[in-house]
Amino acid sequence: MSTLAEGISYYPDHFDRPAQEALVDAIRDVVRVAPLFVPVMPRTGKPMHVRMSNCGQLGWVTDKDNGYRYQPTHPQTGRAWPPIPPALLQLWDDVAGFDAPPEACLINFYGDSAKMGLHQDRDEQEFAAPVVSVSLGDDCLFRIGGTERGGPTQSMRLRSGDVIVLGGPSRLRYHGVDRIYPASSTLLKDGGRINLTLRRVSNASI
DNA sequence: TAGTCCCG
DNA sequence: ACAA
Repeated sequence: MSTLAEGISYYPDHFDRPAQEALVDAIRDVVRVAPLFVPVMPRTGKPMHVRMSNCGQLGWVTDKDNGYRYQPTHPQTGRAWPPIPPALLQLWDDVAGFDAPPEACLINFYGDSAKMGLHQDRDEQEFAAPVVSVSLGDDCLFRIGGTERGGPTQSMRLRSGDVIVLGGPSRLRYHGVDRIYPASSTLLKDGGRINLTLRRVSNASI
């Protein structure tokens, strides 16, 4: 583990290849029940570049009318999200430093040309809990800034199996994905990148 | 403002 | 910077 800044822990290659393959298998099982959908932005209705699903008691969703939110069911099927795979609950125990378990695991799939603009993860009630992020598949250029728009940013290449934790004073830092490096990994047969984001949504105490 | 466009 |  290396500390990139106060509250940012970076675990390069935390998951070895067999563990990555097992995670992909687990996510495939999730997506069979909770199919990937294209999220759209509030008000404008503009589609995001990623395709998305969730597992856990709550999932992050967005649409034109109701905006960003967490809800217990898939927006298209109405079914409950599948449970978070045990390996990811174990990861949280290993790196989060937070007693209560994660409630949401957002699954973002990036195609070759997908990007994600700088944003804050701020739709949770519990900012004391960190955000834990897992990269699988193709490399990406990840960018992280400060807690306000327009500040200086830093870029780094994230690789398959990497884990990054944003907590403490870095919990609300802006971050995004500027580009995918197509065919940089052989993990996913059809290419692309999967990002898994574990979050605590509700307040852990009382 | 989790996107897109345009400029230096 | 945008425009809801």
